[in-house]
Amino acid sequence: MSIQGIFPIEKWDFKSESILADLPKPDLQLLMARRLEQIYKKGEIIFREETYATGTFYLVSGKAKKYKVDKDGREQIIYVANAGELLGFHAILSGDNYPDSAAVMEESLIAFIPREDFLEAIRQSDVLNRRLLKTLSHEFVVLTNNLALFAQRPVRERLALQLIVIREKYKAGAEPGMPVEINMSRDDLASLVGTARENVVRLLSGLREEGIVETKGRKIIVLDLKRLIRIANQN
Amino acid sequence: MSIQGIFPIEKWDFKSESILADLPKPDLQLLMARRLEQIYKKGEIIFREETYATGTFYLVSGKAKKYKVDKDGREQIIYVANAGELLGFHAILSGDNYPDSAAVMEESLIAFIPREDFLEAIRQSDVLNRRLLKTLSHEFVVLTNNLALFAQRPVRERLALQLIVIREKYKAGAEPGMPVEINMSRDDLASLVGTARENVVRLLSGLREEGIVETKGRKIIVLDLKRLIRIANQN
DNA sequence: GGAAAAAAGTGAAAAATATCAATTTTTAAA
DNA sequence: TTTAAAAATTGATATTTTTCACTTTTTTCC
Repeated sequence: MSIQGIFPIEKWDFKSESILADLPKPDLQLLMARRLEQIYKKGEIIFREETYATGTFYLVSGKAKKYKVDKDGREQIIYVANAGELLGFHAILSGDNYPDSAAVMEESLIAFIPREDFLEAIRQSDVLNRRLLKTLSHEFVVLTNNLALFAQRPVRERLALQLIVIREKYKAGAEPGMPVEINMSRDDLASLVGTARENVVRLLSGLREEGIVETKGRKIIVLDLKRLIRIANQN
Repeated sequence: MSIQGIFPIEKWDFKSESILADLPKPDLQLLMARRLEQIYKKGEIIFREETYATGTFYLVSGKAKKYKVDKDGREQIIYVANAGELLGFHAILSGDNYPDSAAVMEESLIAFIPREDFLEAIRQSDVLNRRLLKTLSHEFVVLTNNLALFAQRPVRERLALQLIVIREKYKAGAEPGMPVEINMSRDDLASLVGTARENVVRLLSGLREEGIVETKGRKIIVLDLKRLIRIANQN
């Protein structure tokens, strides 16, 4: 089941095309010359909120979450990044420290690009410049939508919406023809939706009883995307 | 009472320095050549969500709110813009339609800059380019903080925080030495905080009884900024 | 300055969400 | 495999927030 034409995914997810995809050779060369590739194990932290932004991270493969932890230790996931995405570059551009933390959700390969190389590449590359402007302005749109969502919509609606969005990210890794399995802990799902874990569990049970999703252990399979979209209030 | 050193306003408010301030003469000329200045009366709409982005709007004087209206007609204010700020340029950069609506909160003077002029100015001006990258990436930081705020913090905390932020915006227009009067309808305050109007009213009464704020009709004066900051959980 | 309209404020009740204290199931490690 | 640890689930209860119906106050505009 595809989402084309029945759900406005672009309103809710950052553009998945990488900022770096098909960058002119010399520009990419410059950017990648001194990169450092490393494997991160599930759960490992990539960078921590409030620390100095030493560089940006290119997610070659795997999945990572960007999140904030509040004073009470509650975690809020801002967004889940997939292979091909660039992490931690906002701080470099704005001159702030990292505004959020990032951690790997499954084993991932990540290339570190030093701050100076990134800044130099921007100076050199018009294409990269335009890409960044486009990416950032689109992110603004997505964040704006999410802000209104969190501020005003009930948890059930938010859960439905995030299931739709997150499912797209797990699609990438799935066998074609096989159902998409969302493999995310209830805790992560809860902090993505902005609620308590118990609440997510209960709402999922409800969706299961209605035949909208199926669960296999922690894995979630969406059986009826259209009804999920209706719950998300997106038609 | 100033906020310097006791509250991290930059985490919660878009940088107030204008994107256009001190732009090199030729760049500014290009941008402003075909501008159209108009006075908007209180409550007038500047642009509407989902419509084609014909240009960007420079707020010469006054105040405007950017907001979204959801399916149930509930309004969520994303942010309040002050004199000197540029509105509606994200859509032009991202290629989307306007992601939100904008309306004037008090009589304002606004210069309309056509889409093509804005795009041309970006092509020509490196300074404008850098400014936009910096502004957008900082906006990301602010939105991210707000997202976590809305998703996880109780209404009282959010109200305290928004009072602090919004007070800074009303400072600009206030007589030096005089207390800052926040002049915002309870409805707007509620949709800024993401709650029902009645809730705002009740919480304000509470703050009044504790001697933290004073109200004069609709106007709100902060008497004890430090305690407000403590409630906002920012120390 | 006074009447009408709009906005602000109050109280009670309903609904949504969070919290706490378990129990059961799943996963991972020896 | 077995078993210990971690994660998921459930139920009961407390807390927060919303909604509705209404009154009072403030603002607007003749």
